[in-house]
Amino acid sequence: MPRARTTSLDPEVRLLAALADPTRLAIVRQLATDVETCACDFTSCCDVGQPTVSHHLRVLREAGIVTSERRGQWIFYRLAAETAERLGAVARSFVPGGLVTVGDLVSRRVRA
Amino acid sequence: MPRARTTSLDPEVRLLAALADPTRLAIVRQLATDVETCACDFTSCCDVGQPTVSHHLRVLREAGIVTSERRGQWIFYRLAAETAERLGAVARSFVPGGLVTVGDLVSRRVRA
DNA sequence: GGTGTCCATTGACGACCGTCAATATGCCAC
DNA sequence: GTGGCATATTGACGGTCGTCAATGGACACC
Repeated sequence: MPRARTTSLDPEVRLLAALADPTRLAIVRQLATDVETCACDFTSCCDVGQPTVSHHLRVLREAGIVTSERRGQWIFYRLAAETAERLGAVARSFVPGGLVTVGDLVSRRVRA
Repeated sequence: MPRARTTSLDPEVRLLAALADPTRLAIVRQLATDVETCACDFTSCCDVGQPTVSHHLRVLREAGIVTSERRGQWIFYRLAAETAERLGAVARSFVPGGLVTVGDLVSRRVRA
């Protein structure tokens, strides 16, 4: 029986797998910088064709990493608010004594 | 030109790709729980054969996620100390204002 | 040295994934 | 409605990855 990757039912694996691609990580980085980006602008930042961008945006959307909003002819993408927190939770689960509340990352941001 | 995944030179992509597999994440979770685990014990926890475990341990080792130490006949594995921090840094980079020091996760652990 | 145990490596197979060209769909302006 | 632009979908191709059976190598004990 040959493997199960993104086919995996584990939500953390799905999150990590969705991020573990150079093009998709570039998209996410772009969204972390500009908050909101039109789909048409990813083709230039990632150096891939339009169908490929569309494919990756779908993967990110289905993983709950980004959200999309149609505005007339264009579709704008944002990072989902919980994305950093979800990944941070995985990171914290790696440190045995890490009994930190899940809201820490965001609250820290506010305080910073 | 058909893609580049773990072949990617981006260290963050390599980190995420190494974690984005059910078997490897199970190994890491085991190490987060028991601190130190003999290689021979992963076959039971992950429900795969011994060569497969060995393969995944190599991937994790080359990604700097785990460290190994031979002790007589057995080889013991640990989570690398920086693993949680490295992943936490990726998480923080997703929140635009997240100007938090990289030591935060660990210091939080000590205080917790 | 011989034997048994633990672990790594090799080679092969099948599934999954990233990419693109071509096409379809949806929205707007005229 | 016709034309044009932005995005999604389809289908196909090639590469990568996870898995296993078989083998090899290292270590301990007799």
